[in-house]
Amino acid sequence: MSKLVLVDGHSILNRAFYGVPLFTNSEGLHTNAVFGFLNILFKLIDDEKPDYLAIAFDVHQPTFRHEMFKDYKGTRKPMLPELREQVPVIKELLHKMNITTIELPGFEADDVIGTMSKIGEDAGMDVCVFSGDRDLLQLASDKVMICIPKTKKGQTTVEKYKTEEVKELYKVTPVEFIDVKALMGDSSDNIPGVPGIGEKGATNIIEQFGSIENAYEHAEEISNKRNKTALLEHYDMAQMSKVLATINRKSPVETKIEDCVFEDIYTADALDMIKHLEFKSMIPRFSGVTLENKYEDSFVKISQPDKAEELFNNLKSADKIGLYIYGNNDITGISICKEDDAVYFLPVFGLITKEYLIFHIRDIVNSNCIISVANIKENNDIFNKTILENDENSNLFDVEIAAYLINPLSNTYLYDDIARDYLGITLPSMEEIFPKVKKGEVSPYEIEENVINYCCYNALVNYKAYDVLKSKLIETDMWDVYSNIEIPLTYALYSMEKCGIMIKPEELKEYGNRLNGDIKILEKEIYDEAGHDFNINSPKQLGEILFGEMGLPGGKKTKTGYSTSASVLEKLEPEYPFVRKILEYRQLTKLKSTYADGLAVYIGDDSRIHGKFNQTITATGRISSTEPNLQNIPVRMALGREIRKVFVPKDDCVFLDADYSQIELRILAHMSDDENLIEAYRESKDIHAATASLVFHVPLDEVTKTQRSNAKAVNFGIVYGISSFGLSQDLSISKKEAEKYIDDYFKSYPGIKNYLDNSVKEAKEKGYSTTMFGRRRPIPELKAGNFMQRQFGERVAMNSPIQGTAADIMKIAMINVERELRKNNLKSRIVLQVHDELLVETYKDEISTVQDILVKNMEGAANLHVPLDVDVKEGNNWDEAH
DNA sequence: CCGATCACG
DNA sequence: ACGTACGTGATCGGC
Repeated sequence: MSKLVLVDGHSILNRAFYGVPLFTNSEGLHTNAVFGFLNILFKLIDDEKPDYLAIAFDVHQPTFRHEMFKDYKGTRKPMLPELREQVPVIKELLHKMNITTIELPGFEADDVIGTMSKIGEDAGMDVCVFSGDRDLLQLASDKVMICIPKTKKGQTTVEKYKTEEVKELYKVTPVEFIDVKALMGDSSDNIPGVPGIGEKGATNIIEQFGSIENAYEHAEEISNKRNKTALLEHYDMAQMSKVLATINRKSPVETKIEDCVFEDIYTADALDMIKHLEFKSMIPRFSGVTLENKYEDSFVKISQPDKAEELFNNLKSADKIGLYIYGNNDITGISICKEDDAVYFLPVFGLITKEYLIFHIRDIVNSNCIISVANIKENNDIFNKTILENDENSNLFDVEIAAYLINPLSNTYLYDDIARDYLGITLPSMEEIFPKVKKGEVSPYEIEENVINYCCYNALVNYKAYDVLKSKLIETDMWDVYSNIEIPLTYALYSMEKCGIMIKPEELKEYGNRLNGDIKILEKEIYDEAGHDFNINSPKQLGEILFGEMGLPGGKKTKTGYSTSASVLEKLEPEYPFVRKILEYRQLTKLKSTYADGLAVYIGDDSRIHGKFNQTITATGRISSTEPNLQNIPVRMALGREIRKVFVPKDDCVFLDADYSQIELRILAHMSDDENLIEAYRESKDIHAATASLVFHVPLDEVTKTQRSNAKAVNFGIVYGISSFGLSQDLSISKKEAEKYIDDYFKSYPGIKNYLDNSVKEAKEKGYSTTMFGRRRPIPELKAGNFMQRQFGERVAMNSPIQGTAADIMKIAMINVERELRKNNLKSRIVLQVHDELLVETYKDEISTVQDILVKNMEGAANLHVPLDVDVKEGNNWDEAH
């Protein structure tokens, strides 16, 4: 059966325009809507495979179904110039693609589509109608499907409606839907509707009577009194609205369905235009031969031992290869790229054993050949390198780390991302190579051709990206950060992950049980207070109970309802002591689910947790911790801190915990060169008290507790990129007072004010900020038109050099500690890093040596104008040592 | 799959 | 007039 697809051109273009961020080609022509339109069009073509395709456009924008109602009420918003200029562009492109467009003077695109769909339906065709809004739902039938594309997070999904789906959603048939719309009205379509009848009422009436006319005749039976009088009083209005709402299915369209044959759309003319528009990712589609196939043709599978032997022999003379190792924990195959058009896949099979492949990989690792891979840390079980063998001459290159340094804001650094961003080529993503399994089909991961392509793309990109990424690192002055910090660090992180940290599982379990008892008690007390059971963990339900049923005051916030955050509840606590129970309940359930239960899942057979330490996540250069997050284990509250007692050293060991004292403020002192702050640190003053003394103009020994803690909050605020509002929130004071604090702070430390202003200025000029060691963070927000975003960018510009430099210093310290431990053949190991803290599982006979190593390397990691102060403590669990 | 909440630095 | 402190990750409920 043949299929006819009809598209509402303006409505899709409109949707594309608002769904895709504004951008232009190099001539300054806006192209985002055209781009989005094409993406929807391609999805439509791939999914529906039309035999006939036509795209209908309104002749004028805005247009109205009936001239006489033109000025009925208001007018449509005029089209933005950025969108208007794209209308002729898409029409020209469609013309070049041999796609039929229809414009009918005096009629809307809706009418054209209504007419064409009727003709197609009557001819027994399957019809699909694509539109950005729901106006066309009345056309739905068992043969006509209305499709509404939605762009979410770059992915377009399509909602599809036939008769059944319309009934399900609106409780009326598509034809009845006209009457619903006529009753309720639609301001965007200038349909007045009946005043007093809304969506609910309209649906009820039509559900019961089937049409406006029938409802009018049986008006006495309308149960809702308001609706009844409204309909009787405004029946003329309802009838007029119905005329307006009805799509004309007999308009004088001259185009015949046969004129809309869908074929030969990827023409040479269209390709030229795509190039002119600079839609690089679409070029493959238009040039007929896809780039993918070009590469896939050069992927070679090697499964014969003699061929494998020959390949490895050949590699002895190579000076650079791209490598990809396939398999989760167990290697099941590898890909090697040694030239642009020579990519090999070697599955583990027969005589080509895992051991054989590992042997040869290590052989290359130990040669001078550069091996470009995507994640050294994840593959180091095979490379088997330690930090001692890795300096700036390392022959292992990590494209993921390189790409992260160049743009730390990206979410993923997968082969297709790198190919797109640095090689200018579009490759199929992992999801495209391994599409979601359909029921009863063989898993795409078991189809060897998919696996070969996936592995070879990885190896190919690793190979080709090496030169580009290395030049970029050198260009951006980040080669030092890359080779002296990140690459050695990756081995330190590998060592930490491999080592893991020991947990006492029984004690963790007991802790969980203890919490559970208390939770049950609190739960009951809360239900009693509320009068009934509900889900305390649901902010929605909790909000309704507190502010609705129980009538607690104020408390409005957030889009979805009442805010029930701790800061809101704490304000209520003095007057309503019962909310304390909610806060306690929250605390306990958090501890139970995230920590007691959450951590238990990760304990391995060796009684240790081997969490991941991620190197390519944060914008500032910090390390992140996942599966589980070991960097947010409770410490501030006594009950939470208990958890740290189950983190223990193994036999014959203790924990040494070393942390930097106020590293960020010291970095601020150094970078700003502020005399007062530097002097305070050089004289080992209590820095918060010293700040209080300066800001509040009191002698150092007369600073009160409150003054000191306020000054501490200001110090934090400065590091975060101070704002008077933020500070006022933190200290629960007025914005005015906060402003005064900040003002006085800057008067006390003029060097800091100067430095922060300069940080912002420099970041604005360059588009990024830089740490002491040259690490960069782009700040696109500084160029934003939106005031708030720009303000955010300014705070980021103040904070990231500080936070980033602290991260750099800690990384350097870790590298040097790790090196010295290994160089001296010590068995003690770093097990955790928590931003300014290192936890070392230390053998008892190595305690004093390790302590010295920690202090020396952490304090000596950077040479600042103020001393770096490190505090080391010893303990038999993490709590004791901290 | 997103937003709210809360744990850490 | 707006509506905000910087950087993370896990869990939960609800759409």
